[in-house]
Amino acid sequence: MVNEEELLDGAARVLAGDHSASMVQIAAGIGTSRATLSRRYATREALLKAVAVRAIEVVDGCLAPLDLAQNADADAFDTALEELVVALMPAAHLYGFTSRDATVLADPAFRAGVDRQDQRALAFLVLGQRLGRLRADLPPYWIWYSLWGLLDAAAEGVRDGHLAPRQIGHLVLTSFLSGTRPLARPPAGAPAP
Amino acid sequence: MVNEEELLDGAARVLAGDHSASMVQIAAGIGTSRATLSRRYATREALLKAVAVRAIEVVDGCLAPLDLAQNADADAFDTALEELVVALMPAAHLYGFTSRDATVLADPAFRAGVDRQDQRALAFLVLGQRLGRLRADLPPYWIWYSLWGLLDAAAEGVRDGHLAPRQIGHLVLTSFLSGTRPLARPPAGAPAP
DNA sequence: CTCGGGTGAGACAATCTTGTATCGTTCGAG
DNA sequence: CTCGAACGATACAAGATTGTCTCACCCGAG
Repeated sequence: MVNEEELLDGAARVLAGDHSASMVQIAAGIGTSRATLSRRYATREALLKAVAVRAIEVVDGCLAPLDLAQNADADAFDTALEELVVALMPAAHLYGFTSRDATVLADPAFRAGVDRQDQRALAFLVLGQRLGRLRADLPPYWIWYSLWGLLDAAAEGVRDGHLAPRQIGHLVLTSFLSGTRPLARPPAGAPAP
Repeated sequence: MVNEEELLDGAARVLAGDHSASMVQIAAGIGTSRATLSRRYATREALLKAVAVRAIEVVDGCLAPLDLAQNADADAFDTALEELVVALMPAAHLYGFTSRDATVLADPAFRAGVDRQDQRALAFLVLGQRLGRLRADLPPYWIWYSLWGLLDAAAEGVRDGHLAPRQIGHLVLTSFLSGTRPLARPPAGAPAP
């Protein structure tokens, strides 16, 4: 028997590679049979929603440590942010599929869950802005979305074989925080220091 | 009669919202009938590949101005980079779907086109690294992927209604270049300047 | 050993999607 | 006006997918 988490993760993995994979393809990708899949989840739609629920749960688990009251100083915020990014990394492929499927998107419960998570994350990011650790001139929503964009890009880079799984944690974090512009930039036209 | 570009853009828009949309749904989303759609593209697969070809073409159009020999100085590079990002913005939703669909991904011609574009972009980014305008400690592939991740995140933010279309150009550019960390950052624990 | 739960394989009808064809209509060029 | 190209609507068969069912098998608990 396959563990439920493994099953859902496997389904998410297959679906991430092909959003319209059939039940047969999903079952084959997991290494089980369509009969078992149908016994566990009455409907393909039910399976997709179960994957969505798991995505919500996993991200909730990442967001839980963000106890705002205790992160009132800049150093603690930095640590929490770094841990958040690293924790979110494996959730990227789960969300990458979930947040793009029409079946899932149409589910009010899923939308509510995402909204709740967004608010939670936004509060954390706004705290970072107040602490001076995140740029205050950027909309918190954009900060949150851009982080997911980088996570997604990293997952895609790994899937395409252009990036090594070991390096993407550092890459996402450094790009998210510092961007791709070199830190020391002499004024244009000035002689080299 | 619907212009072919409009038709493909409309199809891409519908497919971006639902990767497994049927021909009926795509036709309805564009505002035409399934009969017309079938007349223009013999197969659903043919339609998807046409969308992919258009995505390639549009991005090629964005990459064309990157005449490397003429961008040998830092200022010209900066200008070209900014123009590239802005030009790529409307292509994000085209690619967002295309690069994730199994039907399209299986097409060798599409993969070859993407590879060619990647090499072209990578050469431009490496030039930026040599000119000192992009961080040399980041893999060029990651710089390229992260830019697409930000473009995709911006498109999603607009689609979700959390970002205004007018602001995403600036947001993507500033996040891409400078990240979300405030520029002036005193060493941790040091007294404020 | 015996038994029962979980499994894989396969059959089956119902439904959806696709590709093709036909009809009448619209609209613009000549 | 006339005509032809393109259109929307509709019907149809072929194929794929889904949900349900049955059957035989494995394997661990008792």
